[in-house]
Amino acid sequence: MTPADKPPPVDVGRRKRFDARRNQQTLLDAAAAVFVRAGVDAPVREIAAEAGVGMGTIYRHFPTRADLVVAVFRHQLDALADATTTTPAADETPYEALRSWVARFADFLVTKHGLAEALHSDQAGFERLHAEFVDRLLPVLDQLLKASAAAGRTRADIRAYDLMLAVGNLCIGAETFPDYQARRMIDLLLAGLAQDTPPPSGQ
Amino acid sequence: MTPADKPPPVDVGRRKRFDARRNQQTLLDAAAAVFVRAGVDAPVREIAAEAGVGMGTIYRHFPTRADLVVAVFRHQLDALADATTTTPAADETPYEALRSWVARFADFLVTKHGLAEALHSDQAGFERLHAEFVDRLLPVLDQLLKASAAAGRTRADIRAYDLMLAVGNLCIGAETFPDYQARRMIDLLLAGLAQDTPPPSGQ
DNA sequence: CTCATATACGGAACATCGCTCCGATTGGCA
DNA sequence: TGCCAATCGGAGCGATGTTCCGTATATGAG
Repeated sequence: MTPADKPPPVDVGRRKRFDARRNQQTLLDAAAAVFVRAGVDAPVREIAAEAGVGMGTIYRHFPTRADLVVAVFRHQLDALADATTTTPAADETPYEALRSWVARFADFLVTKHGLAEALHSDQAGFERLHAEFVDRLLPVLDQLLKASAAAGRTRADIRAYDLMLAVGNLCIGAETFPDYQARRMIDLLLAGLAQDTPPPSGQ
Repeated sequence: MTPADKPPPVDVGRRKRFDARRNQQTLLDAAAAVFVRAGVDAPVREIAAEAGVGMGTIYRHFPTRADLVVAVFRHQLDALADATTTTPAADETPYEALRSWVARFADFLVTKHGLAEALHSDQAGFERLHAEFVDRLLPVLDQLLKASAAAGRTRADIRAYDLMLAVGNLCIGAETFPDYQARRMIDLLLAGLAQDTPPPSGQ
């Protein structure tokens, strides 16, 4: 093995002690379980207890609470980010694609207790969570939005960033206040986004 | 004085010691000042320090943080609640009245640092804040909404409660994330609320 | 197999919250 | 003036996120 064979360009975590990698996975599983039953605001101590490790172990693997949250939901984030690639535009119009993606995004946020709230919290450390979501999902939504606008189906003067935060915001309180129908309000927002004008060039 | 002369039906606070009433006002002023410069999440201790009183004094007058917040903003809440009475429908259509009230509501939330966030927080004690807002403002919004729907200008299948929480939610992050244009998204929501159908009987 | 050491672990400790409690203080009345 | 209940002040409690450091252990060399 020449030294150039494996010059760690990014230390992905392969070069760690065995128990370290095992504990990292244990922590992810424990955190996922606790998040489901106690929300993403669950105390760090509770996650540590669930995983059967000490506080120090958590903070070595995930420097801040937000990092742990991001790590737990990363694969679901990936799924949302791959959406366009997976279903570019088979049998649905760009507008329908936009709608269904937003619906999946909303489902994701509503399902995870307190995720939507945390996303917009100004609590120290949670900007990371916000940034992660924006980085991963904004390009996808932007593409969907532009496609729909290009088809003349939706307004072209709405920025993906605003829409993404708005949808995220509308999900807040969906479970705290059972009477609040977040999805209905998201539909209302999307209705406002739609244009009466049929495709300008197509007709 | 017959015992029936002043049987405190509701002790409005007139029957208190002088220093007590003075401190209550001092606290309201101090809290208002601190809220402006540090947001509604400012530590209670900081408000106590600003007012130059001890912790006990705060909690005697306002049993919980949320009560203090409510008290500070009560007169602004009153102004929003009186809106319809003040301006029933002079020179504007019911839809315009609805739009301008929502705009004032949004301005109120955006201006106060963190108020929108606090409104939807599931933190213990903040349900009071939520309840106060709903109790005071829901009737007003409901009336505006029904009037606009009756004029055929807006959809009739949207509940005032949902709309109120939605508008409140859309205000979240307006100052935490400077790029986010909350008012634009509120306009989008209201656009979705509007109906294409012109006033069926009026025109 | 033994041992040395870098690595990872555990949990006590710290700072910061909201909120409670109780002894000290003081306003208001006879 | 003097009493007493109402009020005040701030130490204290429990919870939380995060840091620190002494201890335990995985792992590669001999």
